Amino acid sequence: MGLFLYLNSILKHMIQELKNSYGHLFENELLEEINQVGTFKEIPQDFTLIEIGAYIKSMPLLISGAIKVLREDNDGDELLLYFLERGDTCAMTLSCCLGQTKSEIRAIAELDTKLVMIPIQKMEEWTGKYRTWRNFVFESYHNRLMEMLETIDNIAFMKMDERLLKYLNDKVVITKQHNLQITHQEIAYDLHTSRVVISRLLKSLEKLKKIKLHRNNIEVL
Amino acid sequence: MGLFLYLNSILKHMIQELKNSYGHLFENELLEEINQVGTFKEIPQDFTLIEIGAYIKSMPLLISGAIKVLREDNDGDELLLYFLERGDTCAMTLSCCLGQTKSEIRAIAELDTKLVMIPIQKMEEWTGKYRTWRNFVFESYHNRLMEMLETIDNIAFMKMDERLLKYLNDKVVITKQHNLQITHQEIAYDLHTSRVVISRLLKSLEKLKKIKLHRNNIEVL
DNA sequence: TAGATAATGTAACCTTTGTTACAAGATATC
DNA sequence: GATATCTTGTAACAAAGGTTACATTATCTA
Repeated sequence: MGLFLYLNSILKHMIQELKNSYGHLFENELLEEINQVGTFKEIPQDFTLIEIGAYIKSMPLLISGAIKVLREDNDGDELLLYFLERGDTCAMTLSCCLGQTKSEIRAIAELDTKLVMIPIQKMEEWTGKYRTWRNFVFESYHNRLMEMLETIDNIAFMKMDERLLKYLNDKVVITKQHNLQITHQEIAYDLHTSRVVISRLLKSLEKLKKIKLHRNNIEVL
Repeated sequence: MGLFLYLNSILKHMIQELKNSYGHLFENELLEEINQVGTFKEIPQDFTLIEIGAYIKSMPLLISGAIKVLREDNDGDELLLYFLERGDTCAMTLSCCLGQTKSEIRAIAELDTKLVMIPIQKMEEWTGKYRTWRNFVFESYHNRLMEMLETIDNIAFMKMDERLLKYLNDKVVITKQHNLQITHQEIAYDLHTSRVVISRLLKSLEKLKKIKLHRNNIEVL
């Protein structure tokens, strides 16, 4: 297959992916514009998309996969905020774009992920031009505020054992797998606690028949 | 003074207040529209503006005073999220308006407060019509996301004594007073802990010469 | 296959936070 | 002024979570 045909097939592919994920939200004209200016990217698992303090010049539209969004304090301690999935965009990124400020969060691919990057100038233009885009942006902000509220509920009102169980269940939903490939230390980072605490609580969850523990692997029952 | 002149003076008053608080953001045409459709309200301290679960039909633009925004869990336990001040609007309210959903938060006047209520239909119209309004709405979302991040930092990364001191300092800024009229129990509600814990920590802050304790009154040094 | 490395299990102990109980002072109300 | 209510102080104890230390097991690598 020649280069032209190959590139052509990628582009056809991209507009099809866009229509699958965003066709119900945007009119063809806007999808076409996204297709023109957007850059299609495939991100491997565990790749860092956005680092804290980085300046943001484009915003992602998720096609498939999942991204986890983390907060970090001055001592380098982490806390998982929420996951993004297909049809989501990163409201923090939007926020940073508009304010011309540095990123307050870190974004890491939780799974192999496909997305389209949109230059921020377009995003300004489209909020004036397309009502559907405006609604999408507002809805993204809304969803993110709700996720942040949920995160606050978790850390303010729930004990660590409940948070842990919720974390495992969320992982099952995101990865669509009941067998989670994860170490106790990784969980401890996400929940901002120590490995020993997680091991202790996992053991007690196992005794309650909620999970089964294996090396590098937790089976959620 | 006749009724006409009296009402006239209120209206003149409102457009002046609007210009003072929002003149640097909005063009005269928009200020005039706000003046036409908005309702000026004076809210006494401690009045509940929005209850959890309530449907929202208008959004507030703060002219003066302050509003505290609270989250509550299923057991009725509270947690202070953040304060709103002059020039702010409630992004949660925006969010609820657009999504046609119930309020996820409670809003209570922290001080005597003046504000203008805008019907939500207008807010939709203006996002298409006025770029300045759109930017204001985006910036509100941005600010609220940042406040939520700060709240998450507080509860995830700080110990109760640090949170308490920060709380007192924030109160000083909001009320513009170093003498806070507040009981230990009220602080405990806002920080979602018990009165005994707050009394204990306040005592230790007093020993560190950071505050002075009186009945119904805390002096921040 | 020996040794290194990573992951997990667990005990012992400490700190922080939450709970219960009660005393005492301040203020309001009758 | 007597009594009730509100607010604060404090002790004693319990529970949750964090820390240190070390053993054990699995996996990787030379």
